[in-house]
Amino acid sequence: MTGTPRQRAREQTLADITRIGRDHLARDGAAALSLRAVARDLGVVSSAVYRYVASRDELLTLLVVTCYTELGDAVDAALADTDPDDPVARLRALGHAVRDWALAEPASYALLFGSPVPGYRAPAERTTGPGTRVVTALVRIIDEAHRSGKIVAPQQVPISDAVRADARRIREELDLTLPDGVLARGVLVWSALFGAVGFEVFGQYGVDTFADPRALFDHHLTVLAQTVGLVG
Amino acid sequence: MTGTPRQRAREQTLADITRIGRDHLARDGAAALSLRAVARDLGVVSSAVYRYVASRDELLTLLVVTCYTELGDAVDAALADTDPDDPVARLRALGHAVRDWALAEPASYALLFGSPVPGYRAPAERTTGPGTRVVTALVRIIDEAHRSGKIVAPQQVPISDAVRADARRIREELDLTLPDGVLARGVLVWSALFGAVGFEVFGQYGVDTFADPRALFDHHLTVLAQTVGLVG
DNA sequence: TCGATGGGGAGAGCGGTGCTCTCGCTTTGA
DNA sequence: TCAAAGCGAGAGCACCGCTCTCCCCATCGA
Repeated sequence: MTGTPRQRAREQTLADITRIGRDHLARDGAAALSLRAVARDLGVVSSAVYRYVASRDELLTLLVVTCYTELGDAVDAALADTDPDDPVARLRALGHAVRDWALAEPASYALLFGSPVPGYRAPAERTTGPGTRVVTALVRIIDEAHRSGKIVAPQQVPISDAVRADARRIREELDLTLPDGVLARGVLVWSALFGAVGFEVFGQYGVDTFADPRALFDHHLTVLAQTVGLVG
Repeated sequence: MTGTPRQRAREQTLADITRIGRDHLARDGAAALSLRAVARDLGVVSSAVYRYVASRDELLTLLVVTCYTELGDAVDAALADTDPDDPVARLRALGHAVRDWALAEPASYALLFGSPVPGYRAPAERTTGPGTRVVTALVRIIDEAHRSGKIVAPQQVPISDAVRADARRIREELDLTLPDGVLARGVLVWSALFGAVGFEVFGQYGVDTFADPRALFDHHLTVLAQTVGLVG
């Protein structure tokens, strides 16, 4: 209850627009998101919406931030329920949280991790923060496991100087202890995780190829934990 | 030079429409593909295009088939240049072929492996054939390696009965020799491969995170080859 | 208390979209 | 030769993003 009545009304309307946009996103997908349809549901003429949102792209940005935040919250909540000293369990919880959210909100997942919406470029200054929560959580799980000796050095593979330099920078920026090889494998685990989720959400497996996709994904998580050298 | 002049003209026009559609796809993305814009480039009024293509969705399907075929051809060409007895080299060639094609044709990659276009569902009877060429090639590489003893049994992880049943069916359908565990890991390698490519194409890594993405991808391929138990 | 300011909704309008329909012209094939 | 079929043009419908003007009225300073 802060600000003038007019300010509060404005915030309320903006929240309504975001909520209705979220509904339309879930129903029709990001590329079909229509400011005019949002205005109709809001009970207002289309030009009125432009008092609150500069353009369709800005509404998309609002939704991107909302979705990243929701996914990040879902992952954090899942991790809060796990044993802090069991990195494998935490990795599994993170993976299933991402998958569960993606299957519950496929259009939102598509907005964040699918094809870019034509003509729309998410502004980095507003989306990188909430957009990096999952990968940050993932890398922290691996790093904490490494600090407490729960990572066995994986089989050595050649790593180029460029990748080593990137790894060094990432290690410093995020204050990590992971050696280059584990960090590089962590990036693989990250993209593999979203690759598996994306295949399922986007229907790449086909309709009846796997009877229990969750079990398949769970298997993948086990293998990915091995890949990065995690032990119970 | 078969058929009546009218038939040949029709085929030519249809080919022109597909070509122009492909250009627009590369420039603006699938969701922005416009039949009217294609008609303009074709030098014809929009309704005339409907003599050749029933709807925008059918044009999308034409493009999906074209793109799958192109990707499949690219993979086949890359594999033709490798030693048939070196499964690791073949896996790497397949991976780089997919990545190279995806980076060269990001919008086409997005059409095939990104978010579904709103309101559009690819008809399975026309797209599953060309759409399964890559995964078929991948699984054949692994199976041939297994037949010639170039796969070491990976560390055992629990596999659910449902996944084992699916593995058995896939093994029979594709006439494979792979045990359940290797087949399941092959599926992981498949989705991980496209996950890594998708992250790069869709900009999930951020702009300056990795100076040499190809080197990172190459590292991933090495690890993925290990994951499935491939040895030199 | 009065009046200027400015927020905000309504409406018209522009150029774009997918798609349908009708109207003619032309090619085809019996 | 002549009906049938193919095909392009054009008008039209309902939708889209976005801009502009008009006008009401809540807000705020004098």
